[in-house]
Amino acid sequence: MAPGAVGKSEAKTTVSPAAVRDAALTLFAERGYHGTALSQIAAELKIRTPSLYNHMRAKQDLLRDIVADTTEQVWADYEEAVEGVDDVAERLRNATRVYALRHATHRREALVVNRDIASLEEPARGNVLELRRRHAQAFRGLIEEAGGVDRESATLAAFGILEMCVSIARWFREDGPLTAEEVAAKYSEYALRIAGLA
Amino acid sequence: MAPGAVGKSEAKTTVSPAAVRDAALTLFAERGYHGTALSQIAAELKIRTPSLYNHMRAKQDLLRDIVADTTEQVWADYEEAVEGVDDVAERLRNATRVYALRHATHRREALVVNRDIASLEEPARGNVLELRRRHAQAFRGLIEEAGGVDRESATLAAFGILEMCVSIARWFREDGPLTAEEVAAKYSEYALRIAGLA
DNA sequence: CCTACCGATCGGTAGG
DNA sequence: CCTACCGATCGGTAGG
Repeated sequence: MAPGAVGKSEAKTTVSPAAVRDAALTLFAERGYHGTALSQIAAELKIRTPSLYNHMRAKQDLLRDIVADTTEQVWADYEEAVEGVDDVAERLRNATRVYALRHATHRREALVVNRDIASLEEPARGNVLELRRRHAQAFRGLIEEAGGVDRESATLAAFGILEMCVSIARWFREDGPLTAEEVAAKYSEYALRIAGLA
Repeated sequence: MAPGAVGKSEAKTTVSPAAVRDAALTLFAERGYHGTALSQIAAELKIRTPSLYNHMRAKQDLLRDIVADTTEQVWADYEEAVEGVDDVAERLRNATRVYALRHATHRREALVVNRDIASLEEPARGNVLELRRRHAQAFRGLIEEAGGVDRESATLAAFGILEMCVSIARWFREDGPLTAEEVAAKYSEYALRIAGLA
């Protein structure tokens, strides 16, 4: 490499794997996985489509990483939220609060997870569904244990609470009248009411 | 037409516009609009792709009809549910009940409306969003009028209630432990709790 | 209802 | 990071 021979080799690395993933996240959230072309992701980053392959392996991998990471973080949030909390109503409040909070602070991720799971190939899809099932079961367990509603209703209440939180990703705005924390506090209060504890 | 000359002309009309729409509805609900190819709809009906055009004009028209009709029916449900009901809590209960009920009895339509609205072209998209906004505003109005929560929370509660109902389309099973009517009754009870009326 | 076919675009590769 | 290019598939049309 002769010094100063080619100026081109110096102005590089404007794009990174993280930047590709972020652009994909924005577009998948807006138009869905199948509604987004790699050419659109490339255009967002101001490069040509084939150049994307310096930062990723396949379009499907982008979806898999987004969905798998998000689902794992949701479960980690849950475990941390209930850890060491004795009162079961308080565990339910905390678990709902962090779930609601994540849907306000990570709107794009939530939209993709809830919209494009069908576009995810196996085995990733199975793994994600299993982890989601575990999360929903944990909620149902909390509601049952709290004893505010009968056993049949606990499943119904769990779904209602979880999906109500998911919906936050659809309407929450950072510049809106309420902060993410305020919305999360309200919704965890709604959760207690649905579970017959308030 | 000589009698008995060609047997072919008798065994026709197995496929109709309604059949095409129904097949599209099932596949759009499963894989999304962009995730569904016309060739898959044709295969479902056991015909070739070009034959679809005897029963429709374009793929986009299938989506528009499904989404527009469903949204109009949701609004009609709402108007009928509150008509002539004096007590505002009872209006909220009825409005929630019919909304929840529709999401249990018309799962495919609900999934498509809530997932593929971004794939809908103008002006249909704008019309649908306007009607949905009117429906959400009406709910917020009921909650405000009922006076169980402060004005700020009414918007939050309205979103929570509506999206909780929408979620029914994602988990309800006809052969499950509860009927559509039972689920709708439960969820309209949750709505009153969220609105601070129970 | 079909076969034959259209231009456009898709995700991805070769080879620098 | 690019140009050039690949086979496959898309929605849709022509013409019976």
